[in-house]
Amino acid sequence: MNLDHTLKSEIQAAVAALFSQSLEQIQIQPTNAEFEGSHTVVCFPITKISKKSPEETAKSLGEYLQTHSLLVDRYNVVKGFLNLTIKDTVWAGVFESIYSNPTFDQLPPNGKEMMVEYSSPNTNKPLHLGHLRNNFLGYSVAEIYKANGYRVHKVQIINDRGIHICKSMAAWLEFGNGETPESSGLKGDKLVGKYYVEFDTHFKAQVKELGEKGIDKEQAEKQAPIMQASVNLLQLWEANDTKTVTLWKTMNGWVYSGFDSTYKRMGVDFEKLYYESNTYLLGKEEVVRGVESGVFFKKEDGSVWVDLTSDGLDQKVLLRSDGTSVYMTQDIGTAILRFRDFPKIEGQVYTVGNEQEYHFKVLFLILKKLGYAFAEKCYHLSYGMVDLPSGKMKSREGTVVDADDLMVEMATEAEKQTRELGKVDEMTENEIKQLSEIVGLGALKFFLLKVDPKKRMLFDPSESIQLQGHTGPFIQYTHARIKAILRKAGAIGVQADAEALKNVTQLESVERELIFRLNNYHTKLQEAAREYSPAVMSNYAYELAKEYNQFYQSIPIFNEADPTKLKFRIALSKIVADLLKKSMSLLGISVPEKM
RNA sequence: GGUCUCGUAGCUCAGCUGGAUAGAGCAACUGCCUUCUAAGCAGUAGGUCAUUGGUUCGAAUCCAAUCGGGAUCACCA
Repeated sequence: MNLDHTLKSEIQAAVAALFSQSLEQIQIQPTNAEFEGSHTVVCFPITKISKKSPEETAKSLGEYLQTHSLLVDRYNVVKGFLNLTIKDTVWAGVFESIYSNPTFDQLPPNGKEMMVEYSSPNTNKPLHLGHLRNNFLGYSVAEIYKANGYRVHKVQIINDRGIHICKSMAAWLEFGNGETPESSGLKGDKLVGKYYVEFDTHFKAQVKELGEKGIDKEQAEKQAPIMQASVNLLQLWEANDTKTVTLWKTMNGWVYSGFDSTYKRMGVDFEKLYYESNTYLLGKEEVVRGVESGVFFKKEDGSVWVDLTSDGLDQKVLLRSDGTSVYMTQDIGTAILRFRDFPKIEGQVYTVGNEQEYHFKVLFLILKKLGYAFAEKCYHLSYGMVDLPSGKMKSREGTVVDADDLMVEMATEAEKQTRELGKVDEMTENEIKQLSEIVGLGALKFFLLKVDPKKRMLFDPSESIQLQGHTGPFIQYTHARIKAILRKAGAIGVQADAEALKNVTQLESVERELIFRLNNYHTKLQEAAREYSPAVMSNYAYELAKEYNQFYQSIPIFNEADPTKLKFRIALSKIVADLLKKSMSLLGISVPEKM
């Protein structure tokens, strides 16, 4: 039974019967905690057809429902608000149907497919805090869509070619002395990142030196020897020079193996990887076709442009005058390739920071102009930057928070707190390590996902490492706590069963609230998908855990003499644990059995 | 300058498809472990929802302007 739908149609029927006019829009909201009841009908809009004051309207409606409704037990009226109290037997019925549904935690398959792109780093430096937000977000949105019944393809585009890679290569050739991850003991991405920094240092010094010789800055930047070496490598790469391509493959390989271990620790995965080096040629062909069909135009110098001024945007370059491709070119190719590979997808989500909003606006417009209907199915999941208390993260100023380091720190802090709390007495060293990893990573993921993705957020290290309050570990703890209860119930032979639930006639208010919250799960799941917002699920999990803890503290479960009530409370605990686990898994967070 | 975006408690954030006295967490202060895990619970204190105007029976929520922060407008990615 769907409580909310049934209640709504009952109210509609009541309105029709009382005021001899039907009303489509009935505004129902959760009742404020200070009043009795769970559902509140806002009666102001109904006064238009009732021709009575809001109070009188509410009162007559409440009176009618009390006698005619199968759901409503009592009512009270505060100003124009009709607060309804649902019968406990109805709540018990709602819970029984949740309990008896083994797949309540997700919606049935809807036969639709969806693609989510996330991560998509450059291959010249290691992943940092910003990538963490990106990865956790993309992964979570994909999981949320899965739970909504979609088949989801997780992909990423790897920006494996271009001048940025060549900078690391040039620096390595000049200063590397053949250093490898094996010889240096450095993770592959860290090693390549080191040479990217190396490039920058020498580049700056060379520019300065040239500047002192009276060469202006723009010229100096072009003439700097290390920059010329990089440009030279890019040209060799494009000409398919064997030596250069081999080096490129080797250094990218180092980066990929470094990324792989970081992804593994983060707990994210991908179904298919796209490489820019494979898609940019398709993009170029497409641009050439666009020129032929008149969608784009060519300037005298040979560069190709699209004119978006009639759409309120600017002109945008698509091919340089030397014929090489730009960022936009490869994105056109990638999009086309993806819809070829997965023709059934109904949506393509790009998890990319909000500084690229303009880029995606342009990209989608171009695809539309090229006649691709799938342009309508593309969505830029634009998220805000992560700031540090010291301000913006800047790699050049060394204020970047490294992803690997941060994950280690979180686990270390979790371990420290676990030991301080004296939780380790019955655990092996190995179990302590595992738990610390789950808790530390849970804290980090929850911290990054509880904020509305669209908003810029502040990452305060001391706060992110908090394990109390509005945090992941709070929810993990609640789950572990319930598991302890279920273990005890099993040990003393108490078994929850659906049959017993049918005999429940009376509930405590905390129990009603818990059922209300459980009943709300599907709505939240849909909202999270519609808004592309893991924050919806993280807030849901938090509120559910908070409410369970209130229940836990106010009702000692095993003191209950009535076997029906005891079984009900065990069943309720079990379902809460299951949904906490599922909600957290949608955020990519695991929950421990003990902590 | 154009466009977009954000501004809610000391701090970090919910709430925004208009509804009741604006909610959490952290930090501060009080209580609660001989009873299921105190990473918990109960409580105190903390607000001109940036400002001004408009729409409305009703505005943190919608509209406009102003102030303040940020992003973006490259033959960079």
